[in-house]
Amino acid sequence: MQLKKYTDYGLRILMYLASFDADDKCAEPKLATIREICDTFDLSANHVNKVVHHLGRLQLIETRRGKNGGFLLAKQPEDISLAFVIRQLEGDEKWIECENPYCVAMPACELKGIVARGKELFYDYLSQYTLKSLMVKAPQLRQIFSTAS
Amino acid sequence: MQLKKYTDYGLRILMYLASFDADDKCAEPKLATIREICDTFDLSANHVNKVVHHLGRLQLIETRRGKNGGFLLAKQPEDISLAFVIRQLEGDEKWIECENPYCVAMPACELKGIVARGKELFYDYLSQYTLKSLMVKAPQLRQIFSTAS
DNA sequence: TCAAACATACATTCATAATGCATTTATTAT
DNA sequence: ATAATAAATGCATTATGAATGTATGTTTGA
Repeated sequence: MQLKKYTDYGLRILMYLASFDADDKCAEPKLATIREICDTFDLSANHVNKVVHHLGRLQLIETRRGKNGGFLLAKQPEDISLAFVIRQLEGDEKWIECENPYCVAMPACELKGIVARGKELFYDYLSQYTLKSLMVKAPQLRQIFSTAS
Repeated sequence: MQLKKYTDYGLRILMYLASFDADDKCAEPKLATIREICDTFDLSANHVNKVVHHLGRLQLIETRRGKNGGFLLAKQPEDISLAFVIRQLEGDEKWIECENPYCVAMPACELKGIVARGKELFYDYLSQYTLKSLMVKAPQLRQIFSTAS
């Protein structure tokens, strides 16, 4: 019972982008690259590659191919819900499985509903927060990210 | 992000025991055996073996070795919290991991706290329910269990 | 047209949950 | 006492899926 690293990496990437976004609203926004993310967080390029692609498909970031390409947030940090990000990256599966292997108790089982509602509570709670909520220490984050690599 | 089958099996076992417990308060309580559980739910004896042992160590069930041995609930169903059972069987690990691989953002990261609180909310919710909450359809469960295998 | 950057597909490794197997220990009926 | 039964324990194996690695394609700007 733990979030996948995949999801974790996705959140790190978004935090990275948001920290620069908070920097300067007027200037042409900085593009990040996969290489840059990997250097900063010391992660595998391939895995980051996939997560970035996924974030792009989710329209959370805008990706640009080619020379001087890269990616940036596609929306304002306050419009990116943590619940959405985690649900999508994590995959929205049931937290308890009655079918595999099949449980004979299923027709009379109260458990699956209870766990399902608990899961929804978790996501409801997360939906109070956005990427902006993670930016309360943006200057410190920027400092960390610029020093790292 | 899913409960382990191990945890699931543990809950099934407890439900099985509780369904009989609800049956007849006065009679010497029926003992279940691992074999019986395996037959009923069509599970591997070895895995069930381990879960039963674990439930015993947690003092949720009382196990008896030897001929005519088996196990039964060690407390009333209303005193067995689903939050406790799941937390224990699942292992009480963090839902997000900052150390592996280490995340440079950690000193300025709001995320870990948010996820941790969400996790606690999940368990707080579960702590409203006990094994007794799973017995609202006890007669039907008994019927299922007696027919199965 | 070259180089940089993401896109995509497939293969491989790794972690760990899920099983399997064998043996030991405790208990009780005979 | 002894045999049978049931949990306890330890170790080995398999299965699953996440996490990586490798390779190549595609787009784009200089």
